[in-house]
Amino acid sequence: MEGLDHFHKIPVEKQNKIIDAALNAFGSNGYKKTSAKDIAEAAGISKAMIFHYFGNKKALYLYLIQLCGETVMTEVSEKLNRNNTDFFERIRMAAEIKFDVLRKRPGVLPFLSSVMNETADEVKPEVHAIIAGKEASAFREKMVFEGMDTSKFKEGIDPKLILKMLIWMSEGYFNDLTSDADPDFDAFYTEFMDCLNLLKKACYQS
Amino acid sequence: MEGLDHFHKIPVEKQNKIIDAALNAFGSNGYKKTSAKDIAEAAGISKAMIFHYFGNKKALYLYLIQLCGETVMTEVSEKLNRNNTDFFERIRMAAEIKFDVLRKRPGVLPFLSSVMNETADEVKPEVHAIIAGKEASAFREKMVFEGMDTSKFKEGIDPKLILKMLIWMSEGYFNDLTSDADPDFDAFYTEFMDCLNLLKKACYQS
DNA sequence: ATTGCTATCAACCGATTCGGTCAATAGCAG
DNA sequence: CTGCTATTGACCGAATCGGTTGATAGCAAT
Repeated sequence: MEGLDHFHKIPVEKQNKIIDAALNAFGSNGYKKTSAKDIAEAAGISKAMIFHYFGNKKALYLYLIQLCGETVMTEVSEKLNRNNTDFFERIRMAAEIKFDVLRKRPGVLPFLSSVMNETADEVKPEVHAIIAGKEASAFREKMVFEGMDTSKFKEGIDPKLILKMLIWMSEGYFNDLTSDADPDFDAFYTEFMDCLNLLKKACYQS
Repeated sequence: MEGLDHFHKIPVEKQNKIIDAALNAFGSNGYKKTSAKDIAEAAGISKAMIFHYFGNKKALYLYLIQLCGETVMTEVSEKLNRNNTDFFERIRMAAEIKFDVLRKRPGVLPFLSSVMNETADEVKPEVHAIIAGKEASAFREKMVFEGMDTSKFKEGIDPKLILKMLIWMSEGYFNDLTSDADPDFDAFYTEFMDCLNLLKKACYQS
């Protein structure tokens, strides 16, 4: 019997605790500086179980990448409606996707961003292969912002600048969310949407 | 002769390279996960020099905290004009301070933020003592946003929300700056100021 | 009660890395 | 050449690394 079979047979709650612990650890310290002990302690299990479930450190790391990829992909394909070309509606959809991923698995996005910068020789080839494979879909992510309808903007207001503002804003709002120990997702969400509406009112022709 | 004397006698360029290397290393991996080897390699010197200059790892860490504290404090006392109560002018000043600190020493702000979350037993008491000591000035930092004149806002626009937006924005813009390997400070700065002006135009009564 | 099975972990393994030291060297001023 | 200082590679014992394993604890079926 293989390790991952064992893993998937334990209670889902416990699975999630282990996955979250691993995502947080790898996400904040990178591959090399994250030890199996770190993860085990954060997950409340013994170090031996990590190897029992996943075989070795590298296998766990690659499993997490695959899992996160699926998580994000699923959310995007469920929630993204490309038919709606309205500027602020597209932004709202993108934010909602990010928000839902965060709610499901707070560790996913920091982890994925750390994967992108990973330099450890032991996983570099695999990681770069995966990234290259997803390059097409990363390109599609940019497509979220293409073909947007910017005709409703007031004169003298540059939609590109507004877009940049919103990207910065969402990064910051996302930072606050992840750095908070026990974030109130709903409060953050409402606040962000308020900002979006305010900006829309300020930018669109009345 | 003490270590720090040696350190301050080497060329300033070299000093800066070592300090930047140390700030980056500690800032991204925390106290425990940062090794003297990491810093030495990033600074292009031998590990032994680290101990020759600073004595031990903890002394280096505390020296960096003090240095960063001074850097920020100097900048704030030079650039912050509390007499100007205009909302956007205060924001602009705060951004300019942050921007100048970043230009001088890109590693300072990530380092300080990592210091705030430091949990390593070896430095926790000292760090918490320093933080407690600076609490008064952290309070003053919040004062930047107090006593602001919000009378010029259009009706129906909440200044508090705008403030939150701007804080998020500056966090995101700052993220982009620090994650970029060789950031174009001036371009970022101009862009951010454009955003600020745009928002001002949208929020103030015409 | 006993058996067999499985999930779990403390203890352990050799290898590596840790913080820190030191003797040796290289470079330079006199 | 001579001394002096800056710098380092090699080294230290201790800690930690990724990974293994023998023992144990709990439990289901007989």
